[in-house]
Amino acid sequence: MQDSAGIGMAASVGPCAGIPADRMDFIRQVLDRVGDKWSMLIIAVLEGGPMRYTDLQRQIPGISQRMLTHTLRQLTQDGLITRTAYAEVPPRVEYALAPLGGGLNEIVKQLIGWAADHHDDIRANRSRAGTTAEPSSSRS
Amino acid sequence: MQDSAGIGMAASVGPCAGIPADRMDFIRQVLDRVGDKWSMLIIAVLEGGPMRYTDLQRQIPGISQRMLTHTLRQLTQDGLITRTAYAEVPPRVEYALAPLGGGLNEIVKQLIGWAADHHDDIRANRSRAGTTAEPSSSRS
DNA sequence: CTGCATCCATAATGATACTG
DNA sequence: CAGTATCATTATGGATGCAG
Repeated sequence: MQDSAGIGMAASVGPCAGIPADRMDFIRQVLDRVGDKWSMLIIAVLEGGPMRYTDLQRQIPGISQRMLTHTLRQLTQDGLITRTAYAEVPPRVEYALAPLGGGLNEIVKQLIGWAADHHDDIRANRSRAGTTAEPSSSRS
Repeated sequence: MQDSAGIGMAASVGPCAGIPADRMDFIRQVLDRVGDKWSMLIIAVLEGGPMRYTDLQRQIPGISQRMLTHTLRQLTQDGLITRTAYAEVPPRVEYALAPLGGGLNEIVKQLIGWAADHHDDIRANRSRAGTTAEPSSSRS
């Protein structure tokens, strides 16, 4: 169901509080896909070029074969990455960024850049852990 | 992990393949924080201005109180958003973007923009569900 | 080598009822 | 209104075995 007309309507949203329901709709859909721990990580790792299954497993410490396989299949189905299987012995399978995933990678790179700039701040803030802004009263 | 087949190319994982371990380190840390479904969504929703607890719950369909509370607390601890509690009756608590979260919001907005442009493509690709790229003749 | 299937343990999350 | 507490469901990780 193409909501291209709906996007046009939602595009003119002002600075009012809240996001139109239709916009919230596909935001949710996208975050459901790439909003997990592994998807963006795989996208980021694949920026360096095509990679084999075991290479990815080695590049991403902590990921289980279950999740690696699952996430790779999901990203492939979504057209974000390509899976190229060579009928050889031993089998060789290479995963690479698809054009669509390349576009997403641009966003991911910015996220990583932002992380590099502010992860210190985040860690510092997290140490305070409990600092609640108080408006006027002294007790909350 | 023996590269006995002697394919050769995969073994020499040099500079092109992947991300340095130290960089991978904080990428993981950041994605562990904002890489979940709800964090970025809350950041995006908060762009419109300060919001109360129930407003957020209303703006984000499908989120449970548990996750809303948990994510809000986490974002607050990380310094991405601010929590302002007014000692009134009835109680009123407003959440707003902190400067740090505002910077992240810029990334999130781009992600949303990307989503708006390509969510159709993703859905189309997902429908195919099984299209495996075939080795285009010349490789290796 | 590249996966997939399964059992099990542990988180993460959702749903509901309840409290200050 | 703004949360907390508890339970049920799901997601994920770990290990193992198996198949193409």
